[in-house]
Amino acid sequence: MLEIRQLQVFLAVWKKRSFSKATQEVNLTQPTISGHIKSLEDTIGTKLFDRSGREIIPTKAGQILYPYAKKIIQLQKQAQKELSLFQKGDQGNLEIGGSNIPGQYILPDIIGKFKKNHEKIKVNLKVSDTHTITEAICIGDIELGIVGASLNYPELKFDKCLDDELVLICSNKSNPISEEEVEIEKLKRLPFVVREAGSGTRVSTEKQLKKALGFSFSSFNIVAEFGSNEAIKQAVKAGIGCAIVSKRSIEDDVRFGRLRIISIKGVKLYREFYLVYHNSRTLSPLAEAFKEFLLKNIT
Amino acid sequence: MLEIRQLQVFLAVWKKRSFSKATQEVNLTQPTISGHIKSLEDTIGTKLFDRSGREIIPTKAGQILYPYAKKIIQLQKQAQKELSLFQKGDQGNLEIGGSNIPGQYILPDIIGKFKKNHEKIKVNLKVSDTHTITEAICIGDIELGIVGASLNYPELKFDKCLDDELVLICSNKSNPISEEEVEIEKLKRLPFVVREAGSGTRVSTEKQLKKALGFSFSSFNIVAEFGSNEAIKQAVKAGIGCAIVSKRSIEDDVRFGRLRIISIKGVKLYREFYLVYHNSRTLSPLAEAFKEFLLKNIT
DNA sequence: TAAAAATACTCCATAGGTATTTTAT
DNA sequence: ATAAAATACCTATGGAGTATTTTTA
Repeated sequence: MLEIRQLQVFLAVWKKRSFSKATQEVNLTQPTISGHIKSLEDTIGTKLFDRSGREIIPTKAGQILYPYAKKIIQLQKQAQKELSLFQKGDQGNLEIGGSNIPGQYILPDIIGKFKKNHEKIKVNLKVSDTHTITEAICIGDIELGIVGASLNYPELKFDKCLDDELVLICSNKSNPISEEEVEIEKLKRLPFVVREAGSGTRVSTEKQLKKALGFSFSSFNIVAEFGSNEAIKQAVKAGIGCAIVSKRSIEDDVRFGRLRIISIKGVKLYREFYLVYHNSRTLSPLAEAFKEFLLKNIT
Repeated sequence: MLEIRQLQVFLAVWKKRSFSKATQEVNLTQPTISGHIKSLEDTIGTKLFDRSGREIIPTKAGQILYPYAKKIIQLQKQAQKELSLFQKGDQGNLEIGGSNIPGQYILPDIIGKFKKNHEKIKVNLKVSDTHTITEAICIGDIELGIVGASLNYPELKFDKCLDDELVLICSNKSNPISEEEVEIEKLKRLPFVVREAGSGTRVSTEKQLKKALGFSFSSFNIVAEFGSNEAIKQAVKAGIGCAIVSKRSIEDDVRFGRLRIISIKGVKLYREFYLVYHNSRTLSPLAEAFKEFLLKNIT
């Protein structure tokens, strides 16, 4: 077997055309150099250098070996370098995902900040529903995700990572509510735009409503069901009705006066988001770094 | 340092997705496999495989390492293979040389026979004067040579390898000699075509003549001096005169009746050829094989 | 419970060293 | 005579083994 160390010594001798000078290149003593060359020559079966006194000249066999040795050592170095960069987490691909709210309103911001400290990385953010993201982690397509529900996957870990307030919104122009605060009972009479049945957001919102109010959408006046949070926002802006949505998703719209938040008297609704990852697979250093960053910088 | 053995083990585990099955690939025991992977992981600083019970899954770091490992091992194998082929002497370049007579009339034949046993080799035959060939061996341009004189190079070895008979020739048609055999004294009166002064062949022929006859070209009737043996042959065929040349160089011409050999009464002239090579450099196995072959098959 | 990986340990080969001899200029 | 390579010999690291324990499906 041609050993890495021996090839390194071989290259050092090749470069210096001297056993004793090769010493400096590889930090070994001269007899050790002799030994390595000898054992290389033994495994190969021919002399690699002709040494008659001062003159060290590669033989034909040495000339054949040289390009291979060079390439092997170069690859070995490169592998170590790439691994160590990867290790430090400042290189590579960060493959993560988010369900709709986190994917659209939370992660983009955090990723932006994270990239300032990790300029050379490439980020791949998958945005889909909680179930799809969760599956992607199982398969190994992505390493981390933030999703809206903790599902029952034994091989995954769901860490609660932030609360999101759910708020009642209506259009700023034409809307069925004049006051800043409504009574719980009045909710039942308001026209509502909601997510489609079966969506994760719909399910968790209903759960929160039932917990906080004792009743849910089934008692509401539902005028439309839409397939995305953005669609709902557009509908509300158009005055079709009210909605209960993530506060994070309407911050800009409130600031610019396009939507209005109405308090529900005596009630605050929250929903939780979860950081998901595989519980037995090692996170790449980059993903690990992102996870730490996220937990520190999430608000 | 990434060791070759460790990379081999890494590839085996990668392929089999199992530590215990990797056993078959590399002929090591399972704990040894564990150990190698562990020490690889230690030098790199990350896990290369996630192992949770039965499932062995490469980590990101493992995926980074894989192509490098593959390439390194492949190169290492290839190097060994090429060296071993080279070693057997049935692959590679044979770089040899010959001075004019051996280069033109002796070596081509021997090379032809040698190639029958070594089909894959490439032969590079340099034909030039003795001095140039000798220099080429010193420099390392060629490994072996056959030349017409033993020069005083301390770093070279000149082994006498064959005798060549020098014969008197004349044209078969028009020629100044009618008999099959001439008296020594008659030589002085014959018209002679000779090699140019200073040529190795001229020098050694003169030496042989003086030794055998007591006199040399200076006593002859020289009608022309030509720069090559072939030119001399053409001149003789054209009836310009006689010549003394290597018997080997005119065998075909005699067989086909274009030239005639005349004996010189009571005298046989010989000249010697030498196998030259560097005395401290290792001959490539191919050159070594050729040298052996040549010494056995030369006649 | 069974199969696979990890651990503990023992042993030996060999990489590495120092001291010395040989070789060649 | 000197500088460099080879040799001899010692030490210790670590690679390879066996036996055993731990882990997980």
